Amino acid sequence: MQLSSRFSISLHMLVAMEVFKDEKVTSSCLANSIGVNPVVIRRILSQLKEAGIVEVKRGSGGAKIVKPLTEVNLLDVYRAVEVSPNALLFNFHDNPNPDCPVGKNIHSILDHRLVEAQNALESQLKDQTLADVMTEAYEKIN
Amino acid sequence: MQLSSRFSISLHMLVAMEVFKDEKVTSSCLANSIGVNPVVIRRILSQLKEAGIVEVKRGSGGAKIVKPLTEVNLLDVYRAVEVSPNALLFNFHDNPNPDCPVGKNIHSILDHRLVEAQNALESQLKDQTLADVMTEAYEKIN
DNA sequence: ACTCGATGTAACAGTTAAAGTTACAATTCA
DNA sequence: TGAATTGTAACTTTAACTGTTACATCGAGT
Repeated sequence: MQLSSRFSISLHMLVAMEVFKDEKVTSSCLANSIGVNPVVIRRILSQLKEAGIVEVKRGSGGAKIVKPLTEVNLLDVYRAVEVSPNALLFNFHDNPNPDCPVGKNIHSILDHRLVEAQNALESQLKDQTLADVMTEAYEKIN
Repeated sequence: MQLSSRFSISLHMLVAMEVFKDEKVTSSCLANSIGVNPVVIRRILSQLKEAGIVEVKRGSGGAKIVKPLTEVNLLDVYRAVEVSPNALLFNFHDNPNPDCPVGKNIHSILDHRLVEAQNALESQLKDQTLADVMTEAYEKIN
């Protein structure tokens, strides 16, 4: 099972917002670059806004990044749109049998292991900032 | 978005198979400990069997682990039931616009970053073996 | 004040994958 | 042979993502 495409879409959005920061970046223009419906873009913009990463102007339109690129890492984006803080990456079966010695203890045996794996993923995301991504983006684009 | 519960179910199954290895461990008895339908168990057993981790006896019934516990790590299990080798954890949007400078380059900018994050998760899983899990399981159960 | 272009969101449909369930042929062994 | 079990197909249910339409609301310029 795969995670959603919201994370890659978000990063694409942020790169485009930065590359085209001197123009008005609307949800339609992002949708055009990304190849999805503008409403999908607006929904994700709303999550990134919630996280304090972007600002969207109503009426006249346009979205832009409002935090310094060095201060936004990929974990911030991931948490805004994919797995929120305190949420678990791995689903755990709901009804282990408390009358079975294994069922009774399975959470205490596994929970921390699943969390550690999740932490490994998240730490790696935390080490990459939007500034890093933009540096590479400008190299590739030019 | 969360991954499926197949991973936690698989680990629960393997712990139970080991704890009850002197008895006949059928899909119904696993289903009873885990709290899911026996067919769900058989489907997962079939994936673990495919991966060479377990053997299931037809007719008379019963499943058991066939590899040394020190030689099965959590990544083996994860790959058997959740994200197969070569598959990507993060979904990537299908149609970035090749006529947009960002859309044209987004894969080369992001792909390796997503893979690195996935690798971090998988490396961490690789460091834990079933033997480790069983050591803790016996501690907790007794 | 009006209008135009854009956002925010609700509502619903389509799609996909997981998980539940039933059913039954095939298998093993007493 | 018969009972228990596996393997698997088929279908249903559920949940989440994604696509789409629609429309109220907003902001800025005329």
